[in-house]
Amino acid sequence: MTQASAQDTTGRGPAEHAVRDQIVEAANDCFARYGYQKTTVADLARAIGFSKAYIYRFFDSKQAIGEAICCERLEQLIAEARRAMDEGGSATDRFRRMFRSVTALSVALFFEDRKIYEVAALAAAEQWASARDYSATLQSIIAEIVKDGREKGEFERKTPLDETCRSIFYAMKPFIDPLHLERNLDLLPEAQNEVTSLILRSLAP
Amino acid sequence: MTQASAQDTTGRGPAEHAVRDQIVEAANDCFARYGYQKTTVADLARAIGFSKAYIYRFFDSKQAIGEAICCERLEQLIAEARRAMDEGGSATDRFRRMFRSVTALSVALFFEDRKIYEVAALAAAEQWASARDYSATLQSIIAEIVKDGREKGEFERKTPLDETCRSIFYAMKPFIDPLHLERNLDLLPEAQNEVTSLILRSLAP
DNA sequence: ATGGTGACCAATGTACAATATGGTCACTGT
DNA sequence: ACAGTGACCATATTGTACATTGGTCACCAT
Repeated sequence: MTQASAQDTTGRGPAEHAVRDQIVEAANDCFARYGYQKTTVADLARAIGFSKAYIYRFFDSKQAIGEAICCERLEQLIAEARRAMDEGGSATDRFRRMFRSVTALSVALFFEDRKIYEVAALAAAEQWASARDYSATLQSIIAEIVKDGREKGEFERKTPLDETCRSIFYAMKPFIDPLHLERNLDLLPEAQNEVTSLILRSLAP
Repeated sequence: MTQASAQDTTGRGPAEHAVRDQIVEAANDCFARYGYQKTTVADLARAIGFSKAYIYRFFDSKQAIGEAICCERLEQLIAEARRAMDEGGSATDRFRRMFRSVTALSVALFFEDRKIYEVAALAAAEQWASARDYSATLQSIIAEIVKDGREKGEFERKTPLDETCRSIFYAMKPFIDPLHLERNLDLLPEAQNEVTSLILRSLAP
């Protein structure tokens, strides 16, 4: 009975394996330095001292490797956002913190690790699984906050929960989707604050 | 005393001139058939039977011609949206109609005249004057509706008018900005309706 | 089974010369 | 002053021969 997690998108072969980690590490380095397009699978192979073919024992494709490092970063980002959010008291406050930190962290990635940001943008543009997961996670975080706010009586309760969450997500999109965000950098931070307020007004009981 | 309209972005030379119109007409044809990039200024010249140099008596650049035809379409689109909107009664209704028709017309352009849509997308991506005008006009339409709704007591009056309008505009962006819209086609029409409702909830008194 | 590879293929990308394109200007005719 | 143009230039853009790249497979070693 092999334990195969459902929809193991990042590759084949054993999920826990030293070489797998080496590949991811090398990919992090190379992608950050030369960009996703310009690093070849052969580069990664050379970096870890194995043959190119061996890499394909662990990953389905180069994109799968991209997904892996993309996932990693996005999960980090979400973890940090969660931390920021958990310092808030009211649901309103938690929403503000969550939204602000997600964009702030994305912008930071954009300026400090642009090559990696580009991988995320690519993932968003081509709808990689990592990007969909990211969206899904964000939506579930929104759901958490909205539920919390509703229970506390801070937010209205008439609109169906899932509709509320989806529409909030869409309204946030210009500031959380990498593709859109990089076109809206000049609007920050005012525009984001204003949209935040709009969303919160829409949640008022 | 020559009457020079402030910031005549579409070109030099006389604004009213038969040849100017011919150029625009030819550009409409060629851009729609072959696309903006693939039609050359020489093509346009040939189409109207004049030399290439003469075209530059009327337009500053090829882009200026693109702007002209882009403006034309966007103005048509706005005119139609206004018509749809004016069939509405309440401010809420007017907003709904306005928003829905703007995206519907944009989507129609996308499917029926894709090459022209691409010009609009290019204008948006490169922030041409025509794109900025379009945004500005939309925002002023939003302002009209919000003012109307406030006077009628349909909408809240606490939030500063310009902030309200800007934030509504940002929330609408995924469905009105050509660049974003074409990535969100699969979400229509539900997502748009949900965002519409969110915006209207945010406007509730 | 697990660990590992070189040789191979179709497709994509690169380098660079040849060509086409956006844009200007001095010029002619009225 | 208005109507119109051919010749010209610097910068794209294209065509194309060539090299890389993503990905597979049969195969060897343990």
